[in-house]
Amino acid sequence: MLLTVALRGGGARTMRVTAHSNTAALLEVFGDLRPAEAAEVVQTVCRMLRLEEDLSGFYLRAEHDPDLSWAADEDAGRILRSASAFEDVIKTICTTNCTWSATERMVEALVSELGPIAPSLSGSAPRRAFPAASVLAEQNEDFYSGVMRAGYRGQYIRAISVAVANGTVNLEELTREHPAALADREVENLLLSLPGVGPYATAHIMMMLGRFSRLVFDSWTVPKYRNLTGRHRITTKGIERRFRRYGEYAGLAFWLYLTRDWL
DNA sequence: CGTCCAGGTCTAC
DNA sequence: GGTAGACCTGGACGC
Repeated sequence: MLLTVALRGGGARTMRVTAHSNTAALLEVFGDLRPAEAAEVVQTVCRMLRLEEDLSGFYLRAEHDPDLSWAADEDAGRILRSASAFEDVIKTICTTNCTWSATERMVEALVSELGPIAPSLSGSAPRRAFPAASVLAEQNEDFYSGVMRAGYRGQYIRAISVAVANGTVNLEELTREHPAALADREVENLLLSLPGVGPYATAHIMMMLGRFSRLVFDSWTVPKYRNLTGRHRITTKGIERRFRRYGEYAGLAFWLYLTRDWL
């Protein structure tokens, strides 16, 4: 696949990513790249593909579950995520209370209007990465309503971008592997305190942070679970009970159970 | 053309 | 603590 990632010093690079295994990939970057930038690109792609995520605890439990042993066999579960926690938070807000096509349109507007541009091979269209928080922070209401057409989400996105840009909130330190590793409950409370981020968005963002304890319940996952199991009256409490045996990996187990037919 | 609602959240009871 | 209404947008549907 083609990936375009931003560089800290400005600009961006596009690359072709070829899977070697579930934990290794080949990167062919278009355009020049200084050593420090190369390291940055590798780090970003590692995050996106979760090449270094340790899922052994999950596989240990999945082995004994006929519904999910396939995941252990295939070393599945490295759900693709964005280049940063900030990007995952903004994108998640863009999934709330709207259709998937609206989500795509809102994110596309952010990237095509504000994203840093990457040099491309001659003949191919220029590509952009997701814009930095500081860039989103300086946009006015006209951009969010008139260009992005985010509706009431605009003020949420702007407020979070300002908080991240001025250092009030540090989303990147919320990842499971970060040295300052907080407990899931602390991360949950912090995310819930963000404007526009409720229970659904919190559970989803935590999955993106490598924290799989919470199940993502929304108007797609719950009906999908009911259809797969034939248990049309089961509630979220019942679903949580079904996956409780997975402990800190309950959310991952639920998600893989729902999306097996995607593979 | 009006109503409903989609991979919800916030505010006000 | 639990729940009804409002909320931007736009596509799907019924009339």
